[in-house]
Amino acid sequence: MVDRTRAKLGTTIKDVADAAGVSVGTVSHVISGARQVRPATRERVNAAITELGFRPNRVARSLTRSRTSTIGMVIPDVANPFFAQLIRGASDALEASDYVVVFGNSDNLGAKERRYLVEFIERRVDGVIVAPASNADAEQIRDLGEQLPLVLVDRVTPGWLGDLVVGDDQAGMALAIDHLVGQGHRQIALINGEGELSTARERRIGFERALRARDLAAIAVSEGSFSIESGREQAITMLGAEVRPTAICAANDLLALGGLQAAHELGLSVPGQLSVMGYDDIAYASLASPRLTSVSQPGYAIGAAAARLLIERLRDPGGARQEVVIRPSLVLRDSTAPPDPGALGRTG
Amino acid sequence: MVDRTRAKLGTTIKDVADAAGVSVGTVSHVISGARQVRPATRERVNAAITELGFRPNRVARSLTRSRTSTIGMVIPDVANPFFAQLIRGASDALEASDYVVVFGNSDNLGAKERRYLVEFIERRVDGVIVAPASNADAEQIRDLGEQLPLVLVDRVTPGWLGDLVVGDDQAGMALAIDHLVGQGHRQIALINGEGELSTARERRIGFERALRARDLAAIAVSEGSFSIESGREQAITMLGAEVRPTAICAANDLLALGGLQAAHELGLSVPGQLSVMGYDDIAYASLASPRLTSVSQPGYAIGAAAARLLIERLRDPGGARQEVVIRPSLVLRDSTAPPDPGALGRTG
DNA sequence: CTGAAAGCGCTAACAG
DNA sequence: CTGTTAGCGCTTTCAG
Repeated sequence: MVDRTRAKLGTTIKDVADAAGVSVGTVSHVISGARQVRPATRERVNAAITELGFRPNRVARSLTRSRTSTIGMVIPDVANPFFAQLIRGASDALEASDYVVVFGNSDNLGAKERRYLVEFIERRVDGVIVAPASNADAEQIRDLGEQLPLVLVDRVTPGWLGDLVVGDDQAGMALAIDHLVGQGHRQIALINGEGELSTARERRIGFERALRARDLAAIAVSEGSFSIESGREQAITMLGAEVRPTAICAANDLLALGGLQAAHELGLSVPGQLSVMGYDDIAYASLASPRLTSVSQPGYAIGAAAARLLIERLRDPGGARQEVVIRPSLVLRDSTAPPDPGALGRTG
Repeated sequence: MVDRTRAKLGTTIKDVADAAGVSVGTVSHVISGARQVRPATRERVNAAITELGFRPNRVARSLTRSRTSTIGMVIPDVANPFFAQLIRGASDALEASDYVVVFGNSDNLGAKERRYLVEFIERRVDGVIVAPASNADAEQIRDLGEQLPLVLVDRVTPGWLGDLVVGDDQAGMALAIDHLVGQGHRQIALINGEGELSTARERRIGFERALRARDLAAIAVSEGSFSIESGREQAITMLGAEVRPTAICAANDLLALGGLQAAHELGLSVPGQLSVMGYDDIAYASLASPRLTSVSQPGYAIGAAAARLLIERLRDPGGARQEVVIRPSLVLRDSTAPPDPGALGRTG
C-alpha cells in the first residue's frame, strides 16, 4: 500500500470533509478539539486526514483567529555567543508554549532594527523580544509596546516602561572591583562597548561607583564596541600609556578576550603582569588562556526569562509591568592575580 | 500635531480606501505597485496610509498569494558557533531577498527536527534549509523536498537527491593528514562526532584514506558527539592507552578544544608532547591556547550558499539540482608541531 | 485608470 | 452532535 501519511500541501479542509462525508466545520472541530464529535465520525475524519496527508494551513487559521503563534526577536547578532545563548534560551521557552520564533540581526544598527520591527508587525507576530541596538528608535519601541506585547532584554531604551529583563550591571561591576581591589590592585582601567548602550553605561557607572567606595579612582576608561577587536585596540592604547593599569576590567568577555590578545602581543604575562576581568562568562571564557575570570550573567537564563515574561503578558495583557533583574555572580579563574610588586611600588 | 506615522494595528485596507475615497483595489495597487495609479489618487492613498498608520497584514496577503516570504531553518543548535555562523550567513542572504527566517533547534534529535519540519509546512514557508540530525527521518526529508524547495546543508541524509551544500570532508581530512605527516607524525588518532552523521563518516573515511595513501594506518579512532566534553573524554581515553598518539586529529573544533583540555589535565604540553588538529576553524579556534591549527570550512559561507541555492530554486522550481561543495583550506597555527624525539623513538 | 466582487483556507457563531 | 455561513484582510480577475 502506498504511504499517504506524508504531508501533502494543497489539500484543504474541504477535501477532507468531502472524503469523510462531513462538513468542514466538523473537520475543523476534530482538529482543534474545540467541541465534541461523535467517535465514529472523528475516526472517519482522522482517517481522511492521514489518507490525504492533510496539513492544516496555519496562515488561514492565523487570519481568522488573528493570532499567529509566532514571536519576533531582534538581536544584534546571532553569531555573538552571548546572544546565541540568549536566543536559545528564549526559543526553548517559547517552543514549550508552541510559539515559533522569527528573528533578525540588527548588527546594532537602529535602521535594521526598525526594519525588522516593521516586518514583524506586518506579519502580525503575537509578541516581540528585542535587545535594542545602540541607536535604537526608542519612540518606535515605546509605540510598539503599546500595540502588542514587547519585552526588552539585556538593554533598555530611554523612557521604556514596559516589561524588561536585564542583568544587574552595577552589582556585577562591584563584584569585579571588589575582587580586583581585594587582590591588591589600585590601578584599574575599564574597557567598554558602545557608550550609548545601557549595559555599557551601567557597567561604567558601577565600575566608578565601586572604585569610589574604596576611595579609588579609575586609572583609565575607554569605550569602543563590544567586540574582540575593539578590546584589543583599547587595551593596546591603555597599555602603551605612561602609567599603565595593573588590571583591566572589561565590560564583556569579547573585550576581555581582545585584552588578552593585546597583552600577548605586547609580551605582558597574564595574570603575572596584568590582570584581566571579563563580563558575561560566555562559554569561551573558560577556554581562553589563561582561563578568564568573569562576572557571570547567563545569556540562556536571560533569554528564557524574557520568553516567560512575554508568555505571561500574552496570557494577561493587562497585568502589571514586570522587570526581572538577573543577579550576576563572580567566576574566579586564572586571568586575575595580585599585581606584581614592581607595579605596586609605582602606586605608593 | 499628533504623530500618526507609527504602526497602528487593526486598521485595514478598507479603512484606508474609505479615508482616501477610493476602492480597496486601488489601495492594494498603490501598495504593490502592480498597476498604474493616477498620481493624484496615489498621493491621497499614501496620505491616508501614513495618516492612519496603516501596516498591510501580511498573513492576509500570504493567504491570497499563497506564499509567505518566510524560510524555515532547522539546525542542531544556534548556540553552537559553527551553526550560529551558518544561520547568520543564510539569514543575511535571505534578508537581501526579502525573506524572513523562522528557525528551530533540533538538538540533533530526529524527533524535534521532524516536529519543526511539520510546523514549518503548516505555516507554509516558501522553502526550508536543514542541517539534518543524526537520526534524521530521511524519508520525511525526501518527501518534503518533493513538495517544496528544500536544501540540505552541511550534512546529507541517505538517498538525498536534491539541492545540497557541504564541505569537502575527505579533502579536508587529507589536508590535515598531509600536514601532520609532513611534520613527521606517524601515530595519528582521530576523535569524531556522531557516527551516523555524514560529516563524521566522510571525515573518518578521508582520514583513513589519506593515511593509507601514505602507507600509514590510524593508531586509534573513536567517536562520540561533536562537543567539547566528548572531545575531552575521547582524548583522555586515547592518551591513557598503552601506545599513545603523537597527534590527535579532531573532526571538529569543539572536539579539538576538548582535546586541548584533556592534554592540559594530563599535563601534556601542546604541541610539544602532543599535536592537536581542529576542523571548521570557528572563531574561537584562534583564541584557544595554543591557538588551534584547523581545517577551515566557513559556516557563514556555507549558510549563505545554501540560501542562494534556495533562492534560485524558488525562482526556478524546475531547474537542475545543484550541489555546491565548499573547498576546505588549512589554517596553520600553534597546536601542531613535529613530534618530540622520545615519542618518535617509540615509533621506529 | 478605477471599481466590484470572487475567492485564499480556516474558524466560529448560529441554527438545527 | 453536525451542517451552514459569514467573515478574517488582502489580491486579482473582470468589467467598465
